[in-house]
Amino acid sequence: MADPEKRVKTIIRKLRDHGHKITPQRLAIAKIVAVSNGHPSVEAIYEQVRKNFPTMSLATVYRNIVILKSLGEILELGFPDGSNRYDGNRPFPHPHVICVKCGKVVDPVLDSLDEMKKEVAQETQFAILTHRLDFFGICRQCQSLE
Amino acid sequence: MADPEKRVKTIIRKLRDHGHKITPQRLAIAKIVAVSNGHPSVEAIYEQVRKNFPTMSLATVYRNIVILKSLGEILELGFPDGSNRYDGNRPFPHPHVICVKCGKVVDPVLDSLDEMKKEVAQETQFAILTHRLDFFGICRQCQSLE
DNA sequence: TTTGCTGCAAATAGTTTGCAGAGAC
DNA sequence: GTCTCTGCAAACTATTTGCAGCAAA
Repeated sequence: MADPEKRVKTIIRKLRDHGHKITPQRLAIAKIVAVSNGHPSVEAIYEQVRKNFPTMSLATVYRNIVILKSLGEILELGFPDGSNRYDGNRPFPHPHVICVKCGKVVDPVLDSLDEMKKEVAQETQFAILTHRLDFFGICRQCQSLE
Repeated sequence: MADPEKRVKTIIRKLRDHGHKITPQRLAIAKIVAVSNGHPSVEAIYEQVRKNFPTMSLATVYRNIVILKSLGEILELGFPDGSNRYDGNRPFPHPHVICVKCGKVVDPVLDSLDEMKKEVAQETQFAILTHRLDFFGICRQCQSLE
């Protein structure tokens, strides 16, 4: 995992550079997504920030996520069931392994993906811009609970 | 692409076997997703069926999609922007290449995916159940229009 | 004849937006 | 002091559900 401290600084700088003010709420959100422990959902971010800002509104979380996405500082993982999870620690496309029991999200190392991208570009004649790769399964802990 | 005729028959049989009645509307929907030309959205299926059934309701499309999903006869491709596309021709996980300009969806051939699955299972200790792989880019036609 | 199916309209859930006051710079 | 941000509530959109009549088997 990238150093969360550095990630926060990078995000703050990017925000400033683009004329966004650094409000306490925004800073709190930035800090949470920079760690991105467990790839939190909007709801999870909201609950987390509310510990320090009880009046925080969900709308504020959404608005800041929109900004962070537009700056490329957060990766949105939308799932077909409507749930969204966020990764502000590694805000670039990378594979995920998701436990369908407990919702845990793990980042595997997969070098062969770049090669695959080239293959696909060659075969389909598309100019590939980005990608999304998720594996769904059951994590070690949940397996032993069965 | 699998033979759409066969796919329709398979779907009809599966529906019957599970006690679902074969209504004209249901049959029409089955036929459309069995071809799945271009991986249609709910809206696209709706528009298509309405040509022959002008009183058709969107709710009916949704209800039948739910059934087809539960029978494993249709693959749902949900995207973060909220759009859903369906593939009733190859209703099992397979990679997709999506044009971000025109929305076209192509199925590339990618043998190396199975190998990758094993690698991930080994590395993360997850029992992998399924996966999802999408490449986003610009198709040949849209490239030449720029 | 018996169920399940359809169309309609209302309900729902997640996300976005308008507005007025608060706050960063 | 200016201009963006926030909190609230209302609006929106895609999907789901309750209900009464209709139709497949």
